[in-house]
Amino acid sequence: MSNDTGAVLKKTPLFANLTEGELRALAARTSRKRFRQGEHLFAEGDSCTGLFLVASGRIRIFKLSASGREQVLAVEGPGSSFAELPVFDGGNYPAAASALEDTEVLFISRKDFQNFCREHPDVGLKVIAVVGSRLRRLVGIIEELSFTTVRQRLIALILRLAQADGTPSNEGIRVELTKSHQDLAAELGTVRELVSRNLSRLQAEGFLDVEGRKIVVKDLPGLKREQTSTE
Amino acid sequence: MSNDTGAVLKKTPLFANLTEGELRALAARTSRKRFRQGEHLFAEGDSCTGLFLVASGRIRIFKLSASGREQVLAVEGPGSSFAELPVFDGGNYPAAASALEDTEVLFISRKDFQNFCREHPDVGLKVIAVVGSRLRRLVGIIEELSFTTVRQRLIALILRLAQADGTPSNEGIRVELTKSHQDLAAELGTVRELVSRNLSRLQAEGFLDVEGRKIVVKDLPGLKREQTSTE
DNA sequence: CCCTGATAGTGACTTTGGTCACTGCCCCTT
DNA sequence: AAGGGGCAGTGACCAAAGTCACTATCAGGG
Repeated sequence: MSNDTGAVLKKTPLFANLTEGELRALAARTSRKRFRQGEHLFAEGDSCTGLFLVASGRIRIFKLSASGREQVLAVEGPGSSFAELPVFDGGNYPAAASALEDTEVLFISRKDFQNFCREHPDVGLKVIAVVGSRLRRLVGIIEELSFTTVRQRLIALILRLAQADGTPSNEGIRVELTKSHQDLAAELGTVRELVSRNLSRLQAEGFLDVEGRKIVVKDLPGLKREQTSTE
Repeated sequence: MSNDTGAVLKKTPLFANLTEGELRALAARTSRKRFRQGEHLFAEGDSCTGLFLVASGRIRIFKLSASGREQVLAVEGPGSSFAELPVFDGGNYPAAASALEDTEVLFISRKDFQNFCREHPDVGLKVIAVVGSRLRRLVGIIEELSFTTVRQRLIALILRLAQADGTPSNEGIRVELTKSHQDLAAELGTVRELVSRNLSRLQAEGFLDVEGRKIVVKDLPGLKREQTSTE
């Protein structure tokens, strides 16, 4: 059990190069929590109680608008940490978090984490690195929202998926969507209907075959061309 | 001269609580550069050579799209630092920077700054704080782009200006736009024409009086209502 | 086996955003 | 005084985004 916790800690970039002893010390100050799919970890504006690490499953960090629309800022899988920032600057959470699947997380209270950082200065540097990559991703989101259409964002997402976990077949590259259209829409910064429509259209244009949540990319180079054309 | 440099350093949050001696040491490793209005400090993707501090003037950090549109990420005035991140993670600049006015900046090379951070660990913590507030601002931009219309963003901007440096008059609150419509459009993530049109429309609706770059907010509460309605 | 709730597809429509082309204005330079 | 460059306003379009309402499908539970 505690072993398991140690393994998770070791896998997170933040604590990658600590000694066994240090990991054990940290593990002792760690608690575990489970969340069911769709369950809520915290809401935007909640005061920050500590740092989270994903042990298994996936967590969605998102903004919620007054009218109920969501905009995903990040999806964190096993080994990722999140909410590092409010832990440091003492502010509230700038966004909400919910479980995309049944998920297990580790939790370290603000105080414990801050103390740990004081004792291990290089962890502080790691925090900067992690926050830095997060910042780059946010800039990427801004770029997409500001410069591209829903269609282009959807294509970009499919291409990313195809790259990451697509399996080649005789028809093309098979990709599995692991979320509902609703969830995809939240990632793309749009609404369900547009995801549905754009998928249909891409199919009609011959780039894809869509069958439920399975997609076969039939014309990868064509898609790549579409992504950048007439921007 | 060097005195002046010290004063600027003292004013930047990053180095706020250093001793006189430390400031002098840092000032010695600092160089000054001047940029004319519209001049270019660096482009997106340039490799990062060091940290910038604004001494006077204003710097615009922005993304540039393939089609030539710009999206402003931040405007930094005197006392602000920027490009902290690539200095740390060694990556390239994620965005471009240009001078909004004639501007003087201080420059510290990557190596010098990293060494300085190693000698002064609390500067590292400051970096986290600065990067943190930057991250919060980026999240705010994403929220605006994803959830609001150009009209609402424009209203929000005017309200911010009115708050920050509006002067009351008998007609209403006087606000001065310090930039062209083009620049405003880049901040709002849209194009010149929409800024122009929306300003006219707000005037026609009686919320504002526009006269060149001077705006008189006639109906502040009304504007505030408009900002949130029918989101 | 039926009911229910979540998910997806789609037509019709409205609003918003963006493009293009052109005009007018002001200021600076020559 | 004339010309030119940058900036602003606007009409006419067109395309993209979003809304609403409805239907279909499917999985699981009672």
